[in-house]
Amino acid sequence: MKDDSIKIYDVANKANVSIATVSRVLHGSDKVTSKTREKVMKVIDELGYTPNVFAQGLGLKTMHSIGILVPTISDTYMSSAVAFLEQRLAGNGYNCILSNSGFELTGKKSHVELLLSKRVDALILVGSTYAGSGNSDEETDYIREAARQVPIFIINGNVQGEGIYSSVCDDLDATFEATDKLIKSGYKKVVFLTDSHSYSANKKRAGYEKALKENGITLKKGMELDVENRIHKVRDYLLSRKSLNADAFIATNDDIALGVYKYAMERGLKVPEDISIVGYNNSAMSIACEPEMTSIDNKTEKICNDTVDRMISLLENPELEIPRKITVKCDLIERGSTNF
Amino acid sequence: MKDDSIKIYDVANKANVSIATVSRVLHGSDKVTSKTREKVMKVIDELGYTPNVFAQGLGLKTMHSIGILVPTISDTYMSSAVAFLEQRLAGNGYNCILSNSGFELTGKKSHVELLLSKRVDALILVGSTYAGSGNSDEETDYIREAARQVPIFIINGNVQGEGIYSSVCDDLDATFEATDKLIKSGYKKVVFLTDSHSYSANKKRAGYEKALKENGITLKKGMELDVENRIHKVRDYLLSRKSLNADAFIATNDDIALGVYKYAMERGLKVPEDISIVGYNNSAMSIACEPEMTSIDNKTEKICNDTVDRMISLLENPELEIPRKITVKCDLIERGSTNF
DNA sequence: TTGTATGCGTTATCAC
DNA sequence: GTGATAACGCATACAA
Repeated sequence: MKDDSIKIYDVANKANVSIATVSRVLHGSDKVTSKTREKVMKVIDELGYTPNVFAQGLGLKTMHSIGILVPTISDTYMSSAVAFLEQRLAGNGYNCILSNSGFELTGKKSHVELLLSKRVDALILVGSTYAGSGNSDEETDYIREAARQVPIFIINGNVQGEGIYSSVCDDLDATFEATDKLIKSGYKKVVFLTDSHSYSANKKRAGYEKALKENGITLKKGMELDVENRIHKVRDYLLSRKSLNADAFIATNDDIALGVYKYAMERGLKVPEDISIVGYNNSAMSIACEPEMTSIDNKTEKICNDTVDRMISLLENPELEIPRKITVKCDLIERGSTNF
Repeated sequence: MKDDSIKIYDVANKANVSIATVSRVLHGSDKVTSKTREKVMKVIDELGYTPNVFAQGLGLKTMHSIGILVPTISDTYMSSAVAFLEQRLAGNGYNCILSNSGFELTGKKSHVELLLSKRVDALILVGSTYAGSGNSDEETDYIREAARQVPIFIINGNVQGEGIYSSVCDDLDATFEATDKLIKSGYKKVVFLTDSHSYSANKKRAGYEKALKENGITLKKGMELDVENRIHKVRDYLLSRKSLNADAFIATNDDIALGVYKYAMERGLKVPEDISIVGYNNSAMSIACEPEMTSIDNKTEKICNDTVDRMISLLENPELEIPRKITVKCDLIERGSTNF
């Protein structure tokens, strides 16, 4: 509001030094007498001086801010990821500019542009939606384009390209193991439910199909279902299908799994006696129902922390190499919705 | 990374105009011939010029960014609020710097400082935790202090002071009505559950007590319970209590309500036949269980939109007065967990 | 309508 | 070690 802001000149004057010295003290330069350092520090404290970040940015070409892009923050997975990211970034002196891009390509493009125009030091894209389906490069060209300006880190997605760093979990293995476990436990028809054809959804599907194959089961129509990512939509969709007769479900997120749960309740099917359900993400939603939802934990915290750590390393020590892609192992969290 | 960045000078040169003209075009000044405007625009497009926001900020003293502070973004209420805020802010050309302060006063103070040091145009504090308990001014002095630098908007909380704007819902009325409805429906012992003594929690408590009083019920020990905001903690706490014999519960958020639900399941109590439960926030969690949770909708979207609108108005037309406090009416969303 | 010159608050490169 | 001073890239008052 008011412009009573104190400048580096004011500090310099009051401390009887030049602004250069103040600047040095501010940045912990070693060529300053501890005596003058203290003197300056004292004045800074007295005046409550805070450097003007715009001017700093102009000189340093950075404001130590990281752009974080999510399709929508109002999603338990995204919001928990952002929580982890922000905390670790703050611990390293970086702040985050958050933006919701939606799931459409045009939105993603424009929001990436927007964040770049803010001169962020790096970009973090949260969610496999940014990796596209993996079928066509067109879907991810905008990321490669952007990566020419700043390094880009993708949480839970993989995109090839210079300056693009990925963090994923082994969705294929995890889904394979869960499906395999269901089959080996005697379930006759395990249905796979997903709401997208993103990089990570495709991995999960592959894991599911691999488990079928290895157990000598042929994939038939109606075993892989595309649904909308809304609890009630999933429920209603399942209710509307004639001959489902499945005894187990594996879903690509917990909300979809809850839709199955709702379907079971509506049909009077007992969980897990009549049908078993496996969710994904091990989100807060997975413990809301009763019995609670068995879910695959995709290690958001670890992925986020590793991502930030690599990023900081890259930004502060560009000469050090950092891995282009890291993969973490998922955990199957068994709860009441399955009877393995 | 590389510093091949194009400057306003480059545009000016190529377009054979001065940088002043380019700047005018950039800001849609009306004192530019449509002819030169087009010429400049064309060059800007060709060169892919983007103004340096740091230099802009230095001159304009703003980067059009708003600081958003939440205790933690990994909470369905906060994350949905931030989603609404970010969207509307983006629509007005503002971006948000997000920060998680935690619930401790020291964290709140330091994060407010931090956001102010980023020279944000305004600050939005999300959640009644920032309003303190309303008992002592000390808890909120740091807000008044900060408000001397930039306007501060509080979502779901009220703090008095110059430059501080509040948006709240009528928690007292809503809780009163829900409690009253339970009592009038014949419930003998309605228990109130909360995890905090924040401004909004206190309003809810007051509404509860008002309903008791108006129905001639005296508040006894064990009718107002303090719990931790974790589903399982709430469940275990209730299970551990000897003589609860309550037949209805009203909780200050949906997670706590779900804890009650879990307690009921564990005890073999039927919802809503044996006990009724009312949650708060009408969050995604409220439709996860079965029967689904009746919940008080505190109109997050409306509050957020109104807040941003007032903020934009204040920032762009400071001469226009905006209300210091707005109150919106909650909705009781009736679902299966109650039997009114 | 357009151009020129100065200021914005730091950082960094020189001299001293 | 410390101090002048030139960038940094843009906005704008003032001239033209």
